Amino acid sequence: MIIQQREQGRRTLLSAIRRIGSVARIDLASETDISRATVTTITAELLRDGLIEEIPRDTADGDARRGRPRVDLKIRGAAHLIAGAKIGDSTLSLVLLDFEGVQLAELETDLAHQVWEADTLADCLLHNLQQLASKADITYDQISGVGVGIAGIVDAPSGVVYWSPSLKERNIEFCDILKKRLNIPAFLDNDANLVAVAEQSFGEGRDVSDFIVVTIESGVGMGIVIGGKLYRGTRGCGAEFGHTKVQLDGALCRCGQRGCLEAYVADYALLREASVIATDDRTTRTEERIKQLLDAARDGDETASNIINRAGRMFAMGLANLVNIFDPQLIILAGERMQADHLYAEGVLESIRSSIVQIDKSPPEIVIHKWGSLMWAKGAAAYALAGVAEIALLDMNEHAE
Amino acid sequence: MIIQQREQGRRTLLSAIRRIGSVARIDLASETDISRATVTTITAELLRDGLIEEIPRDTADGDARRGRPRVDLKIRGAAHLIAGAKIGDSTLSLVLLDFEGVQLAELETDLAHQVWEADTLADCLLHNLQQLASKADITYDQISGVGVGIAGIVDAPSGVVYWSPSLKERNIEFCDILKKRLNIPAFLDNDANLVAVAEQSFGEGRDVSDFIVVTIESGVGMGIVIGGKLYRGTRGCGAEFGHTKVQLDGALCRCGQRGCLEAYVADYALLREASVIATDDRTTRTEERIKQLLDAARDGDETASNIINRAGRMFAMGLANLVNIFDPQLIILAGERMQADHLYAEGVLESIRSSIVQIDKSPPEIVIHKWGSLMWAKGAAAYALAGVAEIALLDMNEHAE
DNA sequence: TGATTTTAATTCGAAAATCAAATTAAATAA
DNA sequence: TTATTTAATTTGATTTTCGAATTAAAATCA
Repeated sequence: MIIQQREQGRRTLLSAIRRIGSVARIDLASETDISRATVTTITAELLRDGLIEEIPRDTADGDARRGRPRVDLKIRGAAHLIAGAKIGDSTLSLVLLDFEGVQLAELETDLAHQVWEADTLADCLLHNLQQLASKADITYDQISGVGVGIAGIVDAPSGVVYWSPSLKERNIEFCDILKKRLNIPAFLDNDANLVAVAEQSFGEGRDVSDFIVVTIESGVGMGIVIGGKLYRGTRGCGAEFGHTKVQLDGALCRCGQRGCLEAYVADYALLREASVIATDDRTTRTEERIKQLLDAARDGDETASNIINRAGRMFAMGLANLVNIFDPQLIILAGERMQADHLYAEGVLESIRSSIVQIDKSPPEIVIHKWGSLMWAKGAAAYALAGVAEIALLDMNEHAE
Repeated sequence: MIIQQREQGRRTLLSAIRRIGSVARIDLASETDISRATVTTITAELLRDGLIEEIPRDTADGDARRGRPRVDLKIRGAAHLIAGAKIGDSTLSLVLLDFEGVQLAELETDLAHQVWEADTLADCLLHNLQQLASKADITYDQISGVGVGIAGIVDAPSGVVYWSPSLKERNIEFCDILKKRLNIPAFLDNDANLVAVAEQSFGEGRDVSDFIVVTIESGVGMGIVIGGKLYRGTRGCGAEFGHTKVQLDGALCRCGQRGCLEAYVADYALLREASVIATDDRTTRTEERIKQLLDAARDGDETASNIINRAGRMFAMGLANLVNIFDPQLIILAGERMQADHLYAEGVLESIRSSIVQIDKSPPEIVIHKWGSLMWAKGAAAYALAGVAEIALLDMNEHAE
């Protein structure tokens, strides 16, 4: 019942160590404004519980300073194993990280279905997590927690999936199902949010407190980080960038509404228009058709250029609106597919800059960050990692001696 | 140098008392999870410093409970006097509040200019604050702080006005100028942000942690509250709802860009279109012309209806985008002018609801909150009030005995 | 090589803050 | 008037943090 005040200090120090990477006690003290005495006390507890470890002095260092040498502390990777999963259209991506965030194993498999019963999907996930474990030479029950990213509308705090292209039913308490089936702590969120977590943990957002991540996959997703925290909206359906309207009574979107950004920039939107071009062969598969369209545009085909350009301008408009509303420090355009290249072209970025409210201060930075499909899974793992760290800290209150 | 931990408790209790209004110590304890012993200790300090006061038992109460009666605590209004000012196009609105938020006096005067030198404006403000003081039978130096709201792009933390329709120059450190000239703590912010503060303190946002306020004056403004805190963006130019784009290469806006929401819904935008109607008399003044346009639309004039309807649909589109991005609990459409009525019509609200991402959960509430011009000033005062309370709490650390 | 200097980390005693339990205060009910 | 009930305060113990003193571990100097 007693509120452990010590908890505060432990949290501050553990996250400072994670943020800095490897740091001596005396620097921790100045960094966190906690006295050296208390830093010693608290880090001793964290060491005892195995959450951090001392780094053996680097003998061959040239720093030749007088006095007692600093002893660096870092997160102890072996403290916990964390898995992350991204449930995609047709593939399942998995990674295994240690408590330090180091990747120990990865796994990518084709999925049997695109749309699943919740229970079956949980079974599939369990099976592949076990595969992942054996690939990393550990047993499944050594995994302390798993993060799962799924497309759709997810209320992370309650673990409810209101809708997902991967699930047959709506309004599923999918996180509960996962926890029961997987038998370990599970953390579920929208996949775009997890990209934001990935960028915050491993990517471009490491030292930025307010940023926005935009992802382009089959749809357009967004994650918002405000004050160093993921902002999820109150019902779990915020950050629906792809369904912001860029044209009154505009093009028809998959969601049934008109004028959504997605209805101008997504694959299916481009192909809908491409179908009027004579050379477009509607029997080839999506990716190939997109490639042909882009090639045609690059080769100067007017109609193709027109299609691509409009997509770019719509995208720029939507993004400029985000800037005008949020005024973030940084915008990360993240993606794994080359298809998004035309949206990340310099002309588009310039168009964004010219559409935001102008003041005598440099505009937000826009960076393009390309990565493979595993980044989604790594974001999921990073999300779980935070959850597991939280559990570990709370545990320390219980068995304090 | 010692970090006073007590400060945390004082802050928690003071804000709990402010939030609840009048509350017994035992309820404070359960509300804040601070023990009864500590509540007694801390409230004794707050009483000693005059920030709160005990409410004399209501003798004629029918609550006839056994036992020692509760003694309610409340904020002590007399602790501080706070002024708030809104610098408008042509008028200056001032209010004087006590520390409890009770209004003691108000003042509204015509301004000599629309566009000012910063120093002259500060002089004008000083003069009128002195008038306000005398109106309330107090001396100017009894005022503990003043909040000032100004239209334009303001970076509140630094006190810099990047641009304002009320100031001749750009990039003015206006808050510093105010502090020096007024000789009391001054707090400056964008006027739309202060409406958000007003709603949070006195209005519809009192018990809501995530909401958006949209205001329509001559331009379109917005304030964002996330997690109970005003979100200002990183450079101070976020929340520029009026300059979000609703049409690619659309109507020309005052800001020089095209397709801004403001260019469709502001007075000048409506009149630009109205000028093509035969009956429109361009020599009459703005307000009268707007009224005639709205009347014509109501009487079935097709062109007039068309103008008004488009404005409403654009407004709905912009607002739906806000919902899709933020997913707030509540949207407050705030305004003092009847002119905005057509934008707050049921048809427009319905259009918003149908343009947001649909899930099996009720959509965010939209409320319309009309108020007089003083609400702006009250918001400014509420902002200053928080600042003064903060100063008072920090002071307690200094002269602790 | 051994003493000195320098810097980091730890230990120790004091001060501060919080809490549970005991006590006191102030009312109603019997 | 006395017992009962509930709120608020006081008390003593515990926890937590800190500054200062001490110890530890290195480089430098004599």
